Amino acid sequence: MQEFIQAIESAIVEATGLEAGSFSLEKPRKAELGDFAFPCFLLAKRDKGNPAKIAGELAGKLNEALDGIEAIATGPYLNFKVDRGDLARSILNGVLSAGEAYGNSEVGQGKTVVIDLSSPNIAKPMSVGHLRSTVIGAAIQRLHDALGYKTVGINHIGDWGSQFGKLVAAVDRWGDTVDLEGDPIKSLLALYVRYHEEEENDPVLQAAGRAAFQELESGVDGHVRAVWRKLTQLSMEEFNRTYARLNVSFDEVRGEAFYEDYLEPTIQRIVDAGITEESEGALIVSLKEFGENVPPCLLRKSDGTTLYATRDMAAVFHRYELYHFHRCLYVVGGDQRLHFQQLKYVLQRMGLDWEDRVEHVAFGMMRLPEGKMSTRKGQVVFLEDVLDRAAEEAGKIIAEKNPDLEGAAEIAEQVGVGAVIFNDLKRERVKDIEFVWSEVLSFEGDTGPYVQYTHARLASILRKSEAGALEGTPDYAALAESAPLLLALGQFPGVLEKAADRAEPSELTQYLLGLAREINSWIAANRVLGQEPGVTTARLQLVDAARIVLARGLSLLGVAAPDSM
RNA sequence: GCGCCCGUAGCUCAGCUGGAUAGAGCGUUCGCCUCCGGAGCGAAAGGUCACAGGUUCGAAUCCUGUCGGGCGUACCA
Repeated sequence: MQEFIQAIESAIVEATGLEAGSFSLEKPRKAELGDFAFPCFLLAKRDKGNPAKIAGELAGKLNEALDGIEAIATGPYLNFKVDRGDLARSILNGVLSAGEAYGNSEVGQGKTVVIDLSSPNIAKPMSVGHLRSTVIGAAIQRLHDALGYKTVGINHIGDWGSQFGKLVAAVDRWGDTVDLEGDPIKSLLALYVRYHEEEENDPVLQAAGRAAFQELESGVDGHVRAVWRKLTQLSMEEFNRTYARLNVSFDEVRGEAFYEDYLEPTIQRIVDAGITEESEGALIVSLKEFGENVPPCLLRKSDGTTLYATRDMAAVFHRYELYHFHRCLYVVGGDQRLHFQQLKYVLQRMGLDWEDRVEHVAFGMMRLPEGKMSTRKGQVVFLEDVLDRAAEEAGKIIAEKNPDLEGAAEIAEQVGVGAVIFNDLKRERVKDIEFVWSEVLSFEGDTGPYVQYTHARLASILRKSEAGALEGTPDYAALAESAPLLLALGQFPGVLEKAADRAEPSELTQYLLGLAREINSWIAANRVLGQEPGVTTARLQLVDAARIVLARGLSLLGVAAPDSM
């Protein structure tokens, strides 16, 4: 498809003297108008003329220059229509020869992208809120992989901080009242909740919590550390089960504890940069120069321990030194905007020119109809339950519509989990999501299962076709009416680039929904099997190409594409 | 108070580096399984693009202000 765009653009450059790259072609309002559009307003401004008249004159010139592409003036627009046979040949050959690699490119060659994703907290169950970071981050990583970047997905586990002192204190006090080994996460959650209920009126408990964290940070490998290690191990075992279901893996799983040995050197480095100061007993970096009300970045509390910001500073230095990243993406909720802004401000004050490669990929909150989720208040929906219920619903539908399906249980899991993932990636990531069961469990309309179903239908047609039908001589003219679908397939590579650049997986989900809609209409109107051999071959090629793009798109999102369901 | 994010159909959302009559899904109503999968297809109804100014030949899109919602605002993460 790129070849047509280039041909048109260079013909326009030739005919008008506009600079290449100073304009770009648009998609016509309606498919009947043409395949590509060039609005003539810019030219009208430059030449102080009437845009409609200019379009008319230009059409004449371009029709002489272009071969196999017709230029049609429609009012102030100049629309281009590629010869139907050429369009089908070019796009289908492009997709079919690349196969599963269609859409991949080399634009990221030699560049490294570090992605910080998921980052659950030890000792707390994963809620549907953690789903967002995991699923968005993993999709962004796969998109960059497809574009040739070297990617490093890091799961920055929340395994450090004062709450672990509290947790150790709670385990010490009440550990034998819960079943830590049998059901670790729920037990730890219960202890965590109990600690917060009782600490307010119990200074001894408060002191025990603080002391435990101080011991943890001091590096002493004693009782506190042993308990902490146990909690971490038990939690990770549970998390890994969920990651397996979501089909997500990480290149590095590094808790904040990993940066323990880097904390002092990091603080020293920032002190050496001459930008720190003492304030109210704490070590801070003032950020007043970025705004009167920008709060300072705290590196060390008055009691000597470090903070979240200290550990993130250590992590970003470590990552830069290790990878010299081209981008470092933090897939973290929008409620932490200020934190990442401060981190970037500190880097800026240090005069580090790679500061702008650090990006906070913020996403909206997941909330319940009754309000904000809160683990402590028990106002949460656990991810495991959502996945279970979705798979169960999918299983029921399969039992009803396709009772003889082989491997039904596995496919129910793929459809159920796929629905959950797709639903999360469907809208722009900055938007808050209200968690509504009926929406998550919906498998019709703009949903993952709709796209999966479309894929399965195409796979079914291919299965039923005669051997060799795909390799016959295609009659591409028979696809004259299929231009919108062909053009949609041609857009796929561009969609991947845009989605990766913007770190916005919804670019891809929205594209796939549109493509699936286009395909379903097309199937209803064009019978594939049992036509003239040339016609069947051409349509079968289109079916195969569409199937490839849907499968590839879904896999980039982390959603399975079963051949039947 | 201050800062940031969001505001498009009854609901959930596309469209936002300005361009042709603002598009989907859900829900509602009406059609379509002697024909490759009805988790589908076709059609109808539904909009002062929060409001008010401004920039422009042209604004849902850019700028300013107002309102509404969310998040954050130094020793939690």
